[in-house]
Amino acid sequence: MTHALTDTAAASLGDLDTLIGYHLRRCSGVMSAPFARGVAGTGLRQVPFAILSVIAENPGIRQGAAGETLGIQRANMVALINELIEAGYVDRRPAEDDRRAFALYATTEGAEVLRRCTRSITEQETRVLAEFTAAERGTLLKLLRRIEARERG
Amino acid sequence: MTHALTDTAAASLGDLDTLIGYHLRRCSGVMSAPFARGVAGTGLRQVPFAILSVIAENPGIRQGAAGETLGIQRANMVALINELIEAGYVDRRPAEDDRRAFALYATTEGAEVLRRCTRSITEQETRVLAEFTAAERGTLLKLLRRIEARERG
DNA sequence: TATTGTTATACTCTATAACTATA
DNA sequence: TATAGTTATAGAGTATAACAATA
Repeated sequence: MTHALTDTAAASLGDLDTLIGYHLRRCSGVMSAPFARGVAGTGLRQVPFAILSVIAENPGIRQGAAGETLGIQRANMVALINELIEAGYVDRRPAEDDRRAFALYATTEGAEVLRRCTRSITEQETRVLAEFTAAERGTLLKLLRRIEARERG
Repeated sequence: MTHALTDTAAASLGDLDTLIGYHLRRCSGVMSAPFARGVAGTGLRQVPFAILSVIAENPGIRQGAAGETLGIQRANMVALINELIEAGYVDRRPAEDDRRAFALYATTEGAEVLRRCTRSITEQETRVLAEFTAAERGTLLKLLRRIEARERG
């Protein structure tokens, strides 16, 4: 046991520590734990959960529009939507004004699961970020939303 | 063309918009574009780049310690380190005091590529975040580092 | 011609279990 | 017995190209 100095201490990141993209990716990984605890037992994952939320909030939304809102490519939406339908969380009906398109709706069960999960995830996030004030969480959210608005950069 | 209302406007996110984990994941995706432009031509990707940075900053660091610093599992480090070695960016030497372990070093080329990429990525990030003041970027970095410190939550 | 959804496919990152050789 | 590195494998998310049906 001769490695006392570097035993538990994390090594230096170097200039990596100044890169916002690195920290965003890392933090995203950290926050996947409270998410997982929040949706435990539902079979939901991060992206399907996000899709369900958008569908519940925008009844009748087209598959492509839901994907655009979340930055998900059309090709990847297909399996994700099928999965939500098979789980009984989403309903798909032919769009009335465009026979190419589908209109999506959250089922009663989907809406209920979504509500429960959203509350639970929020609790878990608040627990992980217990040292953050509400104002700090608000500041963070605002900054992140501004980055998303820069999507085309 | 009857979908004038929802033509380019993003649909509402619902309560998803209040979840920090969602925004972190999304922002991470947004910032992968400036990263990709910054490392273009080097063959580096996000995780190998981060590993190279830690190795360059901590000459002789063990494979496991580098992984711990970045939250990368031992099992996943193997191929990543091999890749960096094959690219000529990293050197691996047997550790002197532990014949199980390897000591890692950035090569001259690795250090140069790292320096160039870091500068270039920083430029690209600054461009994407042009509407952010230096103070705002600093605030964001501080908040993100605090989340990382909560890794076990 | 352009758009909606689709299929096929590949890549990146992450996760777990079981193994080896050293400690 | 514990640790450093390894192998194998699977899951989750993202990316591109090409196609059918409809606009």
